[in-house]
Amino acid sequence: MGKFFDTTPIYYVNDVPHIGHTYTTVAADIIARFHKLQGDDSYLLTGTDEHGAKISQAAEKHNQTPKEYADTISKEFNEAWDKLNINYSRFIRTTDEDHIKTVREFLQKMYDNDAVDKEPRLYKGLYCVGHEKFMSPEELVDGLCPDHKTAPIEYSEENYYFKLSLFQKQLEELISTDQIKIRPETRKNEILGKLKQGLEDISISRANLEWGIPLPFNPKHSIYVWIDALINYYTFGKEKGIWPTDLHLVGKDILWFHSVIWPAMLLSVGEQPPKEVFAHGFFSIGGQKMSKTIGNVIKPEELIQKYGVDGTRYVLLAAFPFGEDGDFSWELFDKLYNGNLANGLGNLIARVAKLAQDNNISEPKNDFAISEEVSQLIQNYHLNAALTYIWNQIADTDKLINLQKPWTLKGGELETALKELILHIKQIAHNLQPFMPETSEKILKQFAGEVTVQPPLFPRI
RNA sequence: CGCGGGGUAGAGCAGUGGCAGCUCGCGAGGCUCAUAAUCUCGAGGUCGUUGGUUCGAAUCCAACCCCCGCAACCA
Repeated sequence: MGKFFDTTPIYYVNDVPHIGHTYTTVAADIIARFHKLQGDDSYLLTGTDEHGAKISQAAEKHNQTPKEYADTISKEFNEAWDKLNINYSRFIRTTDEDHIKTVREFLQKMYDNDAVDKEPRLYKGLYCVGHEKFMSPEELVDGLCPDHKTAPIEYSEENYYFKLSLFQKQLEELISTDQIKIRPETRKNEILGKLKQGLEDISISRANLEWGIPLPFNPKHSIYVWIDALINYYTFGKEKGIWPTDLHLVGKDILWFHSVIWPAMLLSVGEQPPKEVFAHGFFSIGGQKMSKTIGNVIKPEELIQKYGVDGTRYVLLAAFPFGEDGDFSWELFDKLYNGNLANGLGNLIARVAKLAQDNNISEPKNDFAISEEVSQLIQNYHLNAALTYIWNQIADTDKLINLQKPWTLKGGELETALKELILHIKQIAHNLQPFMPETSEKILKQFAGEVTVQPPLFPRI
C-alpha cells in the first residue's frame, strides 16, 4: 500500500476531444484504477489548458469572451471523460482560482530564487503572422516566409527568461540514472541526446497577451501558456499533499516539456521532479496523419456509439503496443470488437452462463486478485500485453470447455466441471477490472449466487 | 540537409545471435453449451537490396533502395 499519482496532459481548449486525447486519458485511468485495486491511495488528474492568444482569437470568432469559449470546450472534455467512465480525482482548469494562485506563487518563487532574470530581455525577431511565431533568418527564402510567401514583420518584445541552461547537468544526471524515469527507453535516449546538445534559456512571459495569468513581479506581462499549464500538476499535488507525481502520461510531442522544462522548473523552486514520464505513440488514420485540416479526426462519441464504453476502452488499448504509433482504421477496430469482445469474451460468458443456469449451478466461493502476470505487465505499462495475456486466459477457457464437453456430463462430474469454468471466468473478470470496469462488474454480478443467462455483453456488429 | 520511426505469410503485427511466430483472412474436419459463435489440423514467408562479421544473422556491422513522421492546427 502506498500513494500513486498519475496525470494526463491538460488538453488545450483550442481543439475538441478526439481519439488521441481519449487514448491518453483511458490509459491513465486504467493505470490509476489498477493502483486503487492494489490498495494504493490512487489519484488521477486531468483537465483543460485554457489561456493564450489562440484561445482569445477562437473566442472572438465565436463572438464569445475567452472564458465563455473555454467553458464550452472544457465541458466537452469533461463530459467525454464522464461518459468513458474515467475515474479522475479532479478535472482541473487553468482558469480555476486555486490554480491561478499557485501559478503566481510558483513564478514568484522562481523569481526569488534567481531562476528568472530580474529584468526582461529584449527579444528582436522576424515575426510571421501566418505562423504566429518568430522565424529564424535561415528559415526565410529571399526574405519571405517559404510557406506564406509574405515578408515577416520586424518585431521586438520584452520577455522574462527562465534560466533553463543552469539545470542541464543536473537533468542529465537525473534522467540517465532514472531518478526521472523516461519511458519507453528510446525516448529517454532521444531526450538525453537532445540535452547533450545544450539547453537554452526560455522565455516565460508575453508582453501583449491579455488572456493569461499576470506575472506576479511585473503584472504588465502575462505568463506564457505552457508554463502556466505545466504547473497544474503541482496545484493539485500540493493541495492533496501527494507531491511528487508518480507518472506523467503524455504524447510523444510534448515529452520535452514534461521531461526537461517541467522538472527544471520544479528544481528551481526546490521541489521534487516527477518520478516517471511515459510517452505513448500517436494514431494515424487510415495511413494518413490525423489532422483537422484533412478532416479525418475521430471523436470519442463515434467510438462509444459503435463499441460502447468498455468496448471503446478495450479496442483503444488492444490495438497497438503501448508506447508505439499505430494506424487507426474502423476495419481494425471492428475486427477487434467482433473477434475479441463478441466472439471471445461475450460468447464465453454466454455459453458458461447457459450451462450453469440449465443445471442450477451456483457460484463457487473463492478469493481473487488480479493475476500476478497481469499485475506485472500493468506496472511496467505494457497495457496491450496485459490484455493479450487476459485474452489467452479466455481462449484457454474456451479450449477447456471443448475438452470437458460439459453437455455430455451428469451429476457430480458436471458440477465439478462447471464450477471450474466459473472460477476461470471470475479470474478473468477480476483481471479486466482496470480496463473494463462495467463489464467486469456485470460478469461478477452474473456469476454471483445462482448463475443466470443475461443479454449479450457485446452484440456483434 | 538534419532528426526520428519503419520495410517479416494475402492483410495487420511480434520477434534484437541458436529449428521464422501471433491475430485476422483462406482450406479441411470436429462439436452443438454459446452471440453463424467454439475446438482441431492444414496451406501460405529466399525476414527491403547488396556485401561483411560469426560455427550460426530477421537479429550485429557497412553501403544502398523505399515508406512514414517532426520543421504547419494536433494526444
